[in-house]
Amino acid sequence: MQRDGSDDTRRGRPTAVTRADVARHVGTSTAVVSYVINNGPRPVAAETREKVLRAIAELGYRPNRLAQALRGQRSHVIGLVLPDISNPFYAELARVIEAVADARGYSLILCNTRQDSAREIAYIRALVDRRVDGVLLISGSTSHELQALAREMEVPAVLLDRSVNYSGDISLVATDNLTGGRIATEHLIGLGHRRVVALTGPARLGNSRARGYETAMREADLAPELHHSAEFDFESTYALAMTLLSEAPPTAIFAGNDIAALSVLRAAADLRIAMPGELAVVGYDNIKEAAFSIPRLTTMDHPIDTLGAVAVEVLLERMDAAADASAPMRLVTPRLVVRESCGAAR
Amino acid sequence: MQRDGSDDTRRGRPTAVTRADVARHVGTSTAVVSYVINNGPRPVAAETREKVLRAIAELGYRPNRLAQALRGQRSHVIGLVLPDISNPFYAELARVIEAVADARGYSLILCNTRQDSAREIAYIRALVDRRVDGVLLISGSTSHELQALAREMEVPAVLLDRSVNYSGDISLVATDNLTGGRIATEHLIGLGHRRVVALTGPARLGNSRARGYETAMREADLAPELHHSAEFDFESTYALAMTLLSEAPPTAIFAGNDIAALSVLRAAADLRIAMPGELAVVGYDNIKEAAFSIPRLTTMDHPIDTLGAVAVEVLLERMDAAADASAPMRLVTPRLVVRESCGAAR
DNA sequence: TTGAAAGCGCTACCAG
DNA sequence: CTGGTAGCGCTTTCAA
Repeated sequence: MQRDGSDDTRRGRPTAVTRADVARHVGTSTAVVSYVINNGPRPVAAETREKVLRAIAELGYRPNRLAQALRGQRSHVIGLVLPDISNPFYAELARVIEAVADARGYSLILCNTRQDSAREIAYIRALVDRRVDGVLLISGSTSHELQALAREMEVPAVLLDRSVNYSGDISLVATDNLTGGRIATEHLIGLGHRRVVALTGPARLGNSRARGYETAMREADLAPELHHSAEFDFESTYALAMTLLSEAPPTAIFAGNDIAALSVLRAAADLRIAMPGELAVVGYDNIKEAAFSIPRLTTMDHPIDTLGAVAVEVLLERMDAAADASAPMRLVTPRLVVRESCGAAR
Repeated sequence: MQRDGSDDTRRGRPTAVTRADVARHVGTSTAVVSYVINNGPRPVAAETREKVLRAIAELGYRPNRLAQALRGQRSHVIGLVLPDISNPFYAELARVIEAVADARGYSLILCNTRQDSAREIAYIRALVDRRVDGVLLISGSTSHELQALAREMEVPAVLLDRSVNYSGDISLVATDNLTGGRIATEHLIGLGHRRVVALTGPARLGNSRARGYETAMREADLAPELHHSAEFDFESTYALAMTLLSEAPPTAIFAGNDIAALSVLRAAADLRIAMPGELAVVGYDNIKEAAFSIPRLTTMDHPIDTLGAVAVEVLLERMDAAADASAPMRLVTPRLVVRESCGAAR
């Protein structure tokens, strides 16, 4: 009888063929099968290798990744922790990260924190318990909370897209939001606007974009005026835009992200404020929708592909490096995309 | 010395505390520790239990989920396979699925197939090799290709949002797209439109929405007119909308999804076609953006929350059921959301 | 070049 | 009620 010691009547799953079956089939040891599969760590006679490969194909053997992970040092899984997968910017980022990870043979565990820093910690614990090889973290937390996170982080990690002032041993990959905020604001100022207000996200978040805005305003001897929405979603930003535009409409708005900018477009339409005639807006992120809105949005573009790819690369690097290696940090510069929402550039 | 037999100098990860450490600390066996953690399968004296719990807290012990999964029957991971996470509809679905799964103690492995059915199969293999407990599949494949998929599928699975005519043992949870397509079209016809064309996705996809459209048209003695875009994204649908609207503009368009509908809005604006005056559009999916576009989109709403939650529930049910249990199937009915893109309802 | 065997951390059975 | 222990499928060392 071929069916060996499966006295255990596991019903449900079809009884999987294991490495031992292959070994028996060939008449060799399980070790050799391992060597063949992993190309090492020891050489195998060409002939034996052939036989093993044939048996693998014949029996349809596929290694149990769980067992490999338990025994070996690598699970080939990385965790992706982000604030809100339904935000197109994060979704886009997730898309490229998943693609790069897949190309490198890694699976991705998706953790959607819903902007809750307690959940961030819980997720990171769970990921560590699952022995992920690394964590990609797009945090919604303050710098302070990040310290607590770093403490839970017992695996290599890369902090993505949040240029907080953090000096732990978590690597950082981000676009330079400070410069981005400044570029956007300078564009508006350069167009002749004097009263340009910033419509940004929850105050609790450290916000480099807003600081870039403030810098630009001060340098032009203009008074910064920051408005915070409760959340960074359509509902909140639309509500804020409505009150702002109906009470004391500025001539220009710097929106902290494109969702907010799109909300401003909507609010302006509701209030019969002509755009870009009476109101100029620049957004941030250059999500897909920004190129198809009415009017099309002028916005700051992150090279999302680069950002995601670099993040994965840096993470893989760190996973291979010694634990005490220094945490690299990469900033990539955003780029202004001029479309219609500010009127024609002069 | 507290630090026991870690002669193995694993650098990198901090040496994890295991169940054996806890047992030794308490002066009991590892089995008892297991019984405490899992509340079974055998009872433990209240006093012993206390001691164990204290030791666990003291040592900061946390079970290795990998080992649990290898040994036990459950990995508490489910795979989510979908065509495009950067499509807001899928992203939204992913959001609720992740939330429900998390609440039930399951992690989610994200697999983004980029509309490639070969990749679908590869992903499913990888998921099986990782011993996921189940798979949630939002397929971009034809019914035919699904047969091949089903063959790879050695774990419980639920097919989501694709009401293909498939009678395997994969459960199905979907909105009734046939009815949805009909409702949308009837709305347009009811508004007095005679030439209403459908702008839908790639022809390769079986498309119940389009069939619903055709049904409604025929019932009203109108000639159906289907246009397929190369892909179901902004670029493709916008290109199609531009040619359609500049060559032989109909008075009404049924768009196969909201991305396409948004593209139509954009194309109409570019062509100076007044909306909803000269052109009515109804979309499908009711993505967030649909409520904030200009004009706001009339569209078919799936109850995404329900859909996602039901899908997870059904999957969990199937995971607990015997392997030969029948595959349940649930259809939920979509709902027309009337906004501005068709003009005022009469 | 290969076989045998230890052991990753855990669960659950056999015996007390 | 609990200790001892086999074994999940795999990798890698020790010894031939």
